[in-house]
Amino acid sequence: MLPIDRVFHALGDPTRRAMVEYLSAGPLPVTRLAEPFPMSLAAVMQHVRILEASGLLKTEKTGRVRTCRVEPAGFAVVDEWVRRRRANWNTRFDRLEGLLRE
Amino acid sequence: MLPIDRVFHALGDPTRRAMVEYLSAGPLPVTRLAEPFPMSLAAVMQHVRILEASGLLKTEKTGRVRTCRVEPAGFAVVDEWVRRRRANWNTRFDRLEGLLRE
DNA sequence: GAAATAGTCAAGTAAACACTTAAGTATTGA
DNA sequence: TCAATACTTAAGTGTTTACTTGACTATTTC
Repeated sequence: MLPIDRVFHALGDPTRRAMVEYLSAGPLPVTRLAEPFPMSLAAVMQHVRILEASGLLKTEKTGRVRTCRVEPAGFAVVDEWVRRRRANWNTRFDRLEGLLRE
Repeated sequence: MLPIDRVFHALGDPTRRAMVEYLSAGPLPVTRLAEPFPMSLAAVMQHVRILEASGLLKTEKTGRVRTCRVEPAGFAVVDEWVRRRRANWNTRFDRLEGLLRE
């Protein structure tokens, strides 16, 4: 699975997006991050792992506490993809292109 | 399902993202759009419907041909979400915030 | 050192998802 | 008008996903 696939897949789930939103306000331990979510800690951890694997989050364990923080670089992937699409449809003359494609 | 959920869910699938990429170069009929994908037309149509429901695409049927085109407004949703996250983590002093949150 | 805390691991489950095939409709071209 | 084209609809299928529960480990705290 490509990195970009992992990022978009990770953000495709509303729970994970909400987690990113919570963490955008600052780092939190898993247990604190889990508080607003009506699910088990184990489930939250599974989401955290997916977000981490995608590069949107980084986690670090000190003692028994694992702290999660947002990784800005992960978002650049999304940003750049959108930017590229826009570059495409802005840089051409719709009418002409449409005709040429037939 | 919220509009933003629909957009991110739609982009969470690699096939659908690829379709958006193809259509970024200009509008195409469903059959033409389907060409590069190793799956049935029916499957492609299902993806098109999901993309359309999310607001990333618009389609128009003239005669027996349904033409698909990218809808720039759909991407603004993604863009703005990323922008908001960034606004959060840029507008604060990480150290201080981290301490205050305990 | 015993009990509470914070996370980890593994196995299971129900629902959602990405397809398929097959039959059907509307439009176009010869 | 007949056949080909371009979808459309519906029903079915295997896989992935988002969870659960329960048992376990490591770290603090009292």
